[in-house]
Amino acid sequence: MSQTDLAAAAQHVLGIDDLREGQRVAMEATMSGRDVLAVMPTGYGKSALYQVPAALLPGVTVVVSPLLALQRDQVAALRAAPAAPRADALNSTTRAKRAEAIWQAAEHDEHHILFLAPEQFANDEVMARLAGLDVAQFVVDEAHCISAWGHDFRPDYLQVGAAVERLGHPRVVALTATASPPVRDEIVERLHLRDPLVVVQGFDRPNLHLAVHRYVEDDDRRDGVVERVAGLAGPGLLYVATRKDTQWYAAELAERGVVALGYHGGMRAPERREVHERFTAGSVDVVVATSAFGMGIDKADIRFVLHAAAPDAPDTYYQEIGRAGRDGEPAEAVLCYRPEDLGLHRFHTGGSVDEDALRTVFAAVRRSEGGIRLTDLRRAVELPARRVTGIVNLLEQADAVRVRRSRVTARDVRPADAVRRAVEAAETRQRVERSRIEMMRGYAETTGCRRQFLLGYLGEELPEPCGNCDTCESGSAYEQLQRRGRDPFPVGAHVEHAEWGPGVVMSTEEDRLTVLFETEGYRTLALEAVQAEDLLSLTPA
DNA sequence: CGAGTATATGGTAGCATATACTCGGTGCCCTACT
Repeated sequence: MSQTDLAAAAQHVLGIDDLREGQRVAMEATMSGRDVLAVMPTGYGKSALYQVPAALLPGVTVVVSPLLALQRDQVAALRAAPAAPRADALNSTTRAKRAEAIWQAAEHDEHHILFLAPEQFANDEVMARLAGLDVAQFVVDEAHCISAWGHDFRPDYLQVGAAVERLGHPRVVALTATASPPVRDEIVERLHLRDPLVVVQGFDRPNLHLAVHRYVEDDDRRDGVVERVAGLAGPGLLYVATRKDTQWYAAELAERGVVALGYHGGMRAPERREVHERFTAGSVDVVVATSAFGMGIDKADIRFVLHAAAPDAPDTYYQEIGRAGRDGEPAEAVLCYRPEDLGLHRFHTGGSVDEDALRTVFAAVRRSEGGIRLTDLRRAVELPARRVTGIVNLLEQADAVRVRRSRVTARDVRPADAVRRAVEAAETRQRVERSRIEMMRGYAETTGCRRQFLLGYLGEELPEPCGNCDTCESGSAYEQLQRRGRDPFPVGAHVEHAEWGPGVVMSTEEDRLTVLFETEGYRTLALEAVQAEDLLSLTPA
């Protein structure tokens, strides 16, 4: 497929006048049958990556998308496009008659786009219908959810790769706006991508001004947050840690004449929709929200994103502040931080694994001849469906079971070993999650350039301090740079630690460096100790 | 892990301090009720 053909198709199908380089490269790979992982900022035009090929490749485009509201928006956008294929979303709210009509259309249309939540793949009937379709491409939107949600919150995300296999591995397109290198690796692994083309567009958003304010007492922080928000020009977002705080801050702001509305996952759908709509329409100054607010927000003129507490990881933080200043005009990203904020996230990473449940599930899989369907397994062990999926995920990571063609089969492993290895897998995961929390502390407490820290975390090196963050303005970013001198272990270097094994240097400061270890996650080491005790050695990439 | 609330203790009056307990974030799906 030539460049001009693709450009012409983009114009015809979606009315896009100019294809960007990253879009073109990714689409060409898709057209030639290659798997693609695209990491591109919101607003770059990620959706076109699958929508143009969907109109060119005969067959069905299956799109996995995390939120039903998001799916509805995308279907509406496609229906409004000049010549896009028919698009439908299929989920638990779809009535049987309508679902049948959609399946029929997907079977007979020359081109069709079908949106599904990952949970749909756990439904045998849906899988059977999908297997009967001619699937041209398999798209995973918001692909970072695999890593962020797959392990606990929505375990069906980790079974999407099995669905890809079940459908004969059509070309896969994975899309996300934010993914650090280890998250990219995890997406590639979990979706079973084969020699994918990985397209990463620059993350830097130079118009975002970055700042952190540190507090000792909670009351002072609360006062500080309210003062700052009241003093900033909206529209803006205030992210808080708990549902209760959405109400508290919204009330405090209202007292100061700020039109502020709370938003969290426990609110009723119509209320949530109303907040969303009023914010988009511009009749609200500030939305005070938990992490529930965000995906699918398409508002270019958000002037600030202020956090009243540190989120659980730099990944989350970058995603959330990235909603500000999409119009390219100056915008503020402010973090009001207390070290105690991180305790909540440590709690959320959970305690010990239920070994009894692991044993029960593994025993049930072992008893079955030639494997057992996930549906039947859920029925057999009398545990909540989601727990069973989570446990199967762990056993799969422990190489104790395998999932093929919707069936779970036991490998030749002693039950005690299966349980032990699954517990180890869970503990490794927990260590990595906790190390991400520590990286959030690293961002909040660094005296170096904040943007260099964040971009470095996301795998993009910024050679000079940015000049548009608080540490650059105070001069500490430059002081640190001068004192540091030549790095014995530069950012990006592959290293080996005596105890923790192989890793990659993520960031360096004057007296310490942070390394991402494969099994330990992020660890910060004192440079003095590293050199005195010869803890690290450089290894070839 | 940490904040907030409820109950217990200590020493003889209400009140300060100690200890115990609870709760905290993201969304699918499906079932049982109105």
